[in-house]
Amino acid sequence: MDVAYKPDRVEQKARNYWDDNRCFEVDEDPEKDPFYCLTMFPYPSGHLHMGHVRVFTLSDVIARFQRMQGKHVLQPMGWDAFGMPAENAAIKRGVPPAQWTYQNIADMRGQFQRLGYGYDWRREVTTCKPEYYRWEQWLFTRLFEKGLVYRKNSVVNWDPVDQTVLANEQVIDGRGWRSDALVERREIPQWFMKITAYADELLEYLDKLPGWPDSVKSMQRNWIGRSEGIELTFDIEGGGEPLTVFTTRPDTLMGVTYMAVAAEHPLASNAAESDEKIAAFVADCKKMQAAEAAMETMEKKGMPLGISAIHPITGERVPIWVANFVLMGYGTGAVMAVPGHDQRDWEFATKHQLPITQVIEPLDGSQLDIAQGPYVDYGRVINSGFIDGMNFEQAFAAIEQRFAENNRGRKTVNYRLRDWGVSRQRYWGTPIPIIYCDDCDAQPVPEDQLPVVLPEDVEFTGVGSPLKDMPEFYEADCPKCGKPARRETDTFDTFVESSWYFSRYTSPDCDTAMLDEREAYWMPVDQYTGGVEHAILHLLYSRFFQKVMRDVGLSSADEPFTNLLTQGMVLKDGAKMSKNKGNTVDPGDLIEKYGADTVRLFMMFAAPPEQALEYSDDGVQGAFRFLKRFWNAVHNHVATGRVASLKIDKLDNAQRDLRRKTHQTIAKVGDDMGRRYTFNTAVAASMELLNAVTRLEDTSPQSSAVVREALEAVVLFLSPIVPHICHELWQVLGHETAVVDERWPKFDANAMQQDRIEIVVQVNGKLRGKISVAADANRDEVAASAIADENVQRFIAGKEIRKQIVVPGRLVNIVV
RNA sequence: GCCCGGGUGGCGGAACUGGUAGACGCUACGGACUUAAAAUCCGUUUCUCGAAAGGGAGUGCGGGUUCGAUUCCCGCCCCGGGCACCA
Repeated sequence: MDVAYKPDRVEQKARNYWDDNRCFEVDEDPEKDPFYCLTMFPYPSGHLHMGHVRVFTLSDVIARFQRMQGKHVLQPMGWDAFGMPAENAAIKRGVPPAQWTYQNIADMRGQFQRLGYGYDWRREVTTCKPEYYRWEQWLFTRLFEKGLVYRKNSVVNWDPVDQTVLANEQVIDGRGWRSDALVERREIPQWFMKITAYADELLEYLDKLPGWPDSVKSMQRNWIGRSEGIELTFDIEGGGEPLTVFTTRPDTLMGVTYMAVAAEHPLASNAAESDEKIAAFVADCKKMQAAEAAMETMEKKGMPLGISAIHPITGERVPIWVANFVLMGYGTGAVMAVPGHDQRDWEFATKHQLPITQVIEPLDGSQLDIAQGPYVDYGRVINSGFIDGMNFEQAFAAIEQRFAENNRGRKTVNYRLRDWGVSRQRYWGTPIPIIYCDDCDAQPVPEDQLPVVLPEDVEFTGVGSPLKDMPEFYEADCPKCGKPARRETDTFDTFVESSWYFSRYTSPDCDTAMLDEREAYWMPVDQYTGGVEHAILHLLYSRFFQKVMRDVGLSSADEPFTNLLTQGMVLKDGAKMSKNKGNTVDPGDLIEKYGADTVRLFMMFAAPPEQALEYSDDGVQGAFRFLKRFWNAVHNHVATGRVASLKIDKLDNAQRDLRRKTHQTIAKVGDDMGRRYTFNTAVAASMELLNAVTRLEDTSPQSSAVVREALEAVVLFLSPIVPHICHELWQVLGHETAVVDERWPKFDANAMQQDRIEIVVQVNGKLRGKISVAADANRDEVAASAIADENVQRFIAGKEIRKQIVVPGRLVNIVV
C-alpha cells in the first residue's frame, strides 16, 4: 500500500465528503445551540493574498472548534463588492467595473473552496447586487423619515484637471495621483447620517462588551471623544453676530488673549472682502488637505482680522484672528485661545507675539515661568477676579452659573465624533435613493420604486461619474408632485454596505424585507474576526447601524458583535506585503506545492492572532515536514496491527508518562483554542505530544494502546486547523465516522496526576538548584530539602537565613 | 501631531495571575543512511569564563517597587496600525 502523504489527493477526498454531505449548510433549529462565527468579508480584488488566508483560517478554526464543542455553527461568506479598485481597473483596462468584479468573485470563491473553509455558500451575499443594496436604500429612506439623515455642505478633495473628487489616498503630497495637479478643497452638498445622535449609547455600550479587546474599546472611546464644557458667547466690537465658542476649560476664561476662527467663518469672509491680504490667506487655506493627519502636522498659520471681541467678564477687547487650524465643520468654527494653559495656543501666541497671561497656578504652590511654556494641568485659579482661589470644579460651576444667569452660555457636551458623510461622487456604489424636485426639494424614493438600480453596462473613463451623463438614469418624476425631477447621482460610501451585511447573512434570500425572523435566531454574531485596521470606522459604523436597525424594529440586538478578535498583518522582511515593494507571496502557489493544510498550519503556528505575522518560506517547509511526520506516525502505528484495549493499572512508567502528556495536552490545547485563541501554542503542544509518541519505541500491547490514545487525540484537536489530513487519518485509525462530526476529546484528571514534582531553589532570587519532592509534601518538607541541596549549600553555608519563600509546586527562595 | 499596539537568541516565537527566560518550529553546524544528491533520522545551537563541576551577563534604553520583574510603575527611543473619501 502506498502510504506517502499526497496532499492533493487527501484534500480532494475530504472536500468531496464535506460537499456531498452538505456539512456546513445550517438551518435555524430551535433544538440546537447556535454559534455565529463571522469574518470581515473581503473586497473581491481578484487575488487571494496572505492576509485573507490568515483571517479566514483563524475564523474557520474557531468555527470548527465550536462545532466540536457541540455548537450549531453558522459560517457565511460574501463580497464587499463596491469600491474604487473596480473603477481603477476599468480605467486601466476598459472593462466595466461590474464585469471585472463578478469575474474576481468567481475566481476568489474557487480559491476559498480549495482552502477547505466550512462556509454555508447558500448564504453568499454580494453587495453590488440590487437584491442586496435595495434594502440599504430602503433603510436610508426610513432614516430620512425619522430625521436621521440630512444634507449639508462639506469639503472634498477636488482635482481641477481631472474634474473629479479624489479620495484621501489619491492625494499625494497635495497633488492628484493621476493629473499631478494641486488639489483644492471644495465644498459641495452631501448627505450625512446622524451617528452623533447615538454618540452616548455607542460610548456607554462599550462597557457592555467584555468580549472586545480593551485596545479597540479605548480607540473607539477616544474617537467618540465625549467632553463636557461650556458654550459661551462673546460680543463683537461694533455690533454684528456674536461669536459662540465651546471650551472644556472655563476656569481659564480670564486668560483668553485672542480668538481664532476658521477660514470659512463669516467673520473671515467679511474681512476678506475689504482686505486683500486676508483674502489671499483665506484662499491659501483652501489649498490645504482635508485629512486630519495633514492638518495636525502642518505649520499653524494665522492673520489678525482687525476686529475684536468683547471679553464677557472683563469687557476688554480681544483680537480675532483667522487661523488654518480651526475647522468650520467642527464645533462652532471658532475657538477662544488661552496661551498660558494650552500648548497649541501657546505656540501660536509666541510666534505672533500675542500676550500670554497666567491664570492657573500649581496646587503645590510651585512657581513657574509661563513665558517658557504653558501650564496645562488643573490647578488653582489666579488673576481672575471673582473665581480666584477656586479649583477646576468650583471655577467651572461659577462660570457656568454666571453665563446662565445672563443667558450668554450653558453647559454642553461636545463630541469629537462627527456625523457620517455618506455621499460619494463615484459611479461604482449604491445609488443614493433621493430625487430632487425644484418645488419639493429632496425627496426619498418611495418604497415601491426601490431598488434604484445602478446601470452596469457603462463606459468608465475616470472623469466624473458616468451616471451624470445618463438621462435614462437621472431623469425621474418627483414622488411628491409628479413633475419632472432629477435623481441623485452620488452613491453611498462603501462602509454603508459593510455596516449591515452580517445581518443579511441570516436572511440572504428574503425579498419582502431587509431581514426576517431568522435574524433573531443567529444575531448577534458570537465571534467576529478581522483586521485591526478596522478597529474604529467599520466597527463603529456597524454598531451604529445595529442600533438603527433595532430602533426601526428589525432586530432586538443592541450590539452586533459579542466577541471580537483583531488579527495582525502578514509581513515579509518586516514590511507589509505590497506590489510596490515587490514582496508579495501568492498563497495559490503555496497551496499547489504543499496543499491547503500546510498553508493553514503555517499561518496558525507562526504567530498569535493579534500580532503581525512574519512570512517565511522555511516556516512553510517546516509545517509541511510536520504534517509528513504526523502522517507517518499514524500509518506506522496502524501497520503494527491490532491494538490491545488500554489497562490503566498495568502501565509502566514510560507509558504512564506518555498518557499523562496526552491528557495534559488535551487540556492545554482546548484552553488555547477555546479561551486564549493562541493557536500557535496549541500547535506547539501538539508537536510536543507527537514527539513524545515517536520517542516511545517499545511495541508492547499496552504501549500500542497508549500511543493509539495519543494519536487519536492529536487527530481530533488538530482537525480544526488541518481538517483535510485529519479527515483521512481518522479513517486510517479505523473509524467509520467523519472527524468533522466528532466531539472534542475529554481529558482524564487522574491521568494527569504526578507522584513527584520538580521544585526550583533560588538563593537571593538566583537559581541555585532543582529538587524533586513528593507532590503532597508540605512547606517545611520542601524547604528542608531545598536547604539540603548540595549546590544550594555552597551559597548559604555559614550565612544566616533571613527569610524563606515557598511557592507551592513551584519554587523556594532562600534569602541570606 | 493625536489615539492604540509592539520591541525577548542567527530568525518566527514561548513564558497564561509577579515565580526555572528561550517551549515549539526554522536556520546553521556535526553525525547516520546513500555511489551521490534530495528526503528522512539522531545530536548541538542566547552570549561569555571554564577541561568539567559550575560561575557571570542577558528580554529596546534609563530609573523605581519587590525576597523575586519579560510581566507592575515613571521617563525616553524605535517600529507598526488608525486619523473620518483605501477597504
